[in-house]
Amino acid sequence: MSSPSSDGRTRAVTIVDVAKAAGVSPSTISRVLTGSSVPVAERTRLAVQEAAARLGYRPNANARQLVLGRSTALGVVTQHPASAYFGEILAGVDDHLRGGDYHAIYASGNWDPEFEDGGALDLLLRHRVDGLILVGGLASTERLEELARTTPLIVVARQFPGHPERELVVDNRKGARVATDHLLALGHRRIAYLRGTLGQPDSLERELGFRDAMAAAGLPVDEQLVLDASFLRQAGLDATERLVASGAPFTAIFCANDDAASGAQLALRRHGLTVPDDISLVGFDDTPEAEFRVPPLTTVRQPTLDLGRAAARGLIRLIAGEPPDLPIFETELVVRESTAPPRS
Amino acid sequence: MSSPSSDGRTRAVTIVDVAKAAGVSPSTISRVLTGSSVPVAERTRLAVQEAAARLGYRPNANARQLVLGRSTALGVVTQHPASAYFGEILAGVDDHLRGGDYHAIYASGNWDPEFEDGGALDLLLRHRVDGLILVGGLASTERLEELARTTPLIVVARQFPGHPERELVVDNRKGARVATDHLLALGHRRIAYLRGTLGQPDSLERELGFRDAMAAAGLPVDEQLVLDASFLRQAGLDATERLVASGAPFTAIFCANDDAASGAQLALRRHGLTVPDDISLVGFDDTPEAEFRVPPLTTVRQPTLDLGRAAARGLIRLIAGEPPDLPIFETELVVRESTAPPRS
DNA sequence: CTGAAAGCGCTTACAG
DNA sequence: CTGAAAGCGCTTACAG
Repeated sequence: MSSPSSDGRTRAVTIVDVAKAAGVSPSTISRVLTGSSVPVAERTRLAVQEAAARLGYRPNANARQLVLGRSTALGVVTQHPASAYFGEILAGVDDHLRGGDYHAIYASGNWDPEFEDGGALDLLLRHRVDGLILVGGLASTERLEELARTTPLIVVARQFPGHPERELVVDNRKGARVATDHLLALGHRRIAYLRGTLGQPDSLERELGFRDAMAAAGLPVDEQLVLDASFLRQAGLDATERLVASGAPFTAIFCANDDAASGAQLALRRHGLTVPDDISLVGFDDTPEAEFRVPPLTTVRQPTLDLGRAAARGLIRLIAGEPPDLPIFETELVVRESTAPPRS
Repeated sequence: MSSPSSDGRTRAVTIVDVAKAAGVSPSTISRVLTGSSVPVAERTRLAVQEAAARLGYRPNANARQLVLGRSTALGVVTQHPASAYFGEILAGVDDHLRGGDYHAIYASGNWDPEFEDGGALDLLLRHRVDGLILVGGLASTERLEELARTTPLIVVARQFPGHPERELVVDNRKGARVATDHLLALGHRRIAYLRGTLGQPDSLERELGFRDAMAAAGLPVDEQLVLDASFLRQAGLDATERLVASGAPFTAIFCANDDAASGAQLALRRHGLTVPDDISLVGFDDTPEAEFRVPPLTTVRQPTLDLGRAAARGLIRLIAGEPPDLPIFETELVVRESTAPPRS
């Protein structure tokens, strides 16, 4: 497998090792193993394959990048890979790549522009990834332009002004509007809204959708019922505590994402309020958890797995010099058991 | 930043580009940028830094691996990165690495031995990672031995017979025993157990812990109350459906993990059974979700974030030729609101 | 203090 | 059909 070296460990098998074992030159080893179109005698080919297998030879990917000028690696920058949302997107990317020529390398930006640029992107670019998928993040449009000049680039869940063909977004505004319409149709009038992270585009769009629906129904938005909850469970809980403490009446809460909704539900329980009997609850995303909440959560489904798959597919097309041809994804309201007509 | 090439894209800036811009040799560029101990004149140093910054130079990590024989990359193999458990471990690894010399590359084995070996490990080894962390997985002990011969290796959440110093495990058996004891102390006698993935070591250990506690209490285990649930939400739901359908009486369910517990809770609800009034429920892992279940789930906490951190730290020590010095992690019973004395 | 040279592990025209 | 040679982008003894 490998030859002993001074510190007891072993160095990796190289093409020269295989060449010696098979009694041919490194050139020939390379031709056989890369499936070159240059013909190789059948018995030579067999001898090479046997030697490579016996020694457990694995071509050094770094050396290949150098000579080929391509790494077959795609860089993916997410913000918080441990969250269900980003995790699903990564799973989608992986799924599309499975069995193909490319593989993904991940790096996390943690919603921190410093870290995203200096940490995640820098790492990926040093590795000379063949293309880049940015999921969310706070890089400026100028930075994106600059990146796109060197590296094929697709952005997911964020805008890339001037490059609609490289954007993979869902219509958050419409999704939020449909969700709010659902509550309205049930008869709710005093609907609270828990915002996502301030300044984050998805967050903004969803709030606009909520306001669209209220306006279309001729209802004023009571600003007392609009609170910040940063897309986090704990923040959803805290915001709901404030909401209840404020004494302002409400019969439903629409949350900017499912995580915040789970926090909201727990806060309601702390005050003896049950979903949906006392208060209706709607989330956004349809994380794997939503379906298994008790009661199952009514929410707006984002096709996260498909977003990941489509991003990978589009990026590979872009690398090949083709138009990325990104599909448009619709959100879908999934009505489950956390919504009902208001009590009174 | 980079020079134009035929296809409109641009090739990356090399050390030669910087050398020309600064009017010195590549050797000098390298010395300045790597912080070599060889002295460099102050004004030369400044000129180099200025040129490198102006051109946006990023050393090619692949070329460096080749010449240095080290990649500063650690390979991490998980099974299902989108799950909360693996996601948290990755977050822990990332957290420890932040700001240091190493970075992580992930690949997923998907609980599939073929894929784990041919896909994930092969990829990582081709990239010549400096070390390997395997989280879970189904690689044989012989395979691990073979890997460890070439590459520093730490395993998390699985055994490595003969190499206890490279194993990072929590005491699943004891954790499960303590959880069962908790139910016993509340007065439960007919306790159902939902197993994890068959053949998986954590799963086995937890079942043993359950049986230990029952035996110590002098209680027989009713095999009708032991069902398979593969660590998945849906499987937990299905198993609980079967349990209820069987008609066998029970007052509590202990689940091999939190995901299965959330499925179990939903199945109970479908039959009009409430947690904890009708049935007590205990999980395992303490995923971020557990605390925000309604009611909050009593569970056995595994310090997943710390596992990830410790694995990264241990691997770096191992690479440096030091003993990995892995800490021992204890599980901890977190009593929340899903458990109560049995009804009758 | 600085540059020319060699070499890391590969691939691929170029000869034969 | 096969091998020797050059080169990808770096780093580091070796000279000066």
